Amino acid sequence: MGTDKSSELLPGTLDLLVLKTLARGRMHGYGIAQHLKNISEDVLQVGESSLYPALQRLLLNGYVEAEWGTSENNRRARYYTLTADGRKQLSAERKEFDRMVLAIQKVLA
Amino acid sequence: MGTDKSSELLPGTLDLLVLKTLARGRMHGYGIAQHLKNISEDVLQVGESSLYPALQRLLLNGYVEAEWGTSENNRRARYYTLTADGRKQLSAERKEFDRMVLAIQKVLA
DNA sequence: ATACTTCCATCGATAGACGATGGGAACCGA
DNA sequence: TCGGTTCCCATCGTCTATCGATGGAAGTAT
Repeated sequence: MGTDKSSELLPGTLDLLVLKTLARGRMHGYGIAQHLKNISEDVLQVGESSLYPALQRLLLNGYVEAEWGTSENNRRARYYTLTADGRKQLSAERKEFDRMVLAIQKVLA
Repeated sequence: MGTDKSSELLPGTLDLLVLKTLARGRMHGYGIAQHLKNISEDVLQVGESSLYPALQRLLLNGYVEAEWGTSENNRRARYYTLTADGRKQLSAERKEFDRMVLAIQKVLA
């Protein structure tokens, strides 16, 4: 029973979510996951094994930068910051997402 | 260069789109692709190499049934029909999709 | 005849999400 | 002071899905 696989994320939207979160300011990985969970009222549950690869992707593409620091709780943490390219990418991905959702909703209507 | 990869589909939504399309009535694969393209005004471009595997999945899960017939254009065509289980699945996937989109939009807001 | 459209289908590559796992440092209660 | 919990990092292996390339057959129009 329980063929329910309902993933905790819409595939293909993770980068967008992370970029948007970082647009609010510099943040560490754990914080990003918390923020997404909180603001979505527990709907968006980003596992760490999804999040860190995503951050690596974004780093590689130059959409974010990283530096080590200390968290509010006095822990060693890696802080990520959105770059100029990241901002452009965010805008593009958002536009594309809206386009897709709109199209899908036409089908579902 | 064009690093633009913008796929023609939101990953994870294809089954939903196909199920919804079939809810309108029995249809063959090619017709499903056409319908999605038309109704979405060319935004949703389902390649055949995405569509047919999807239909196989749906068949295997018992969400659709298939039978051979002849198309409006007098061609050999395989017609797909939504089953009762398919209807339930459509409802569930739709609900889940709405839930996700709503959550994402809270993040993007 | 031949070119185009309709309709089927598979294969291999690629990418992305996820469960499991591992580690280390700080804090907290008993 | 010691054990548990929270915080924060990260990787590996698996699985699933999308997609480009490819191939075929049958009808239709020129």
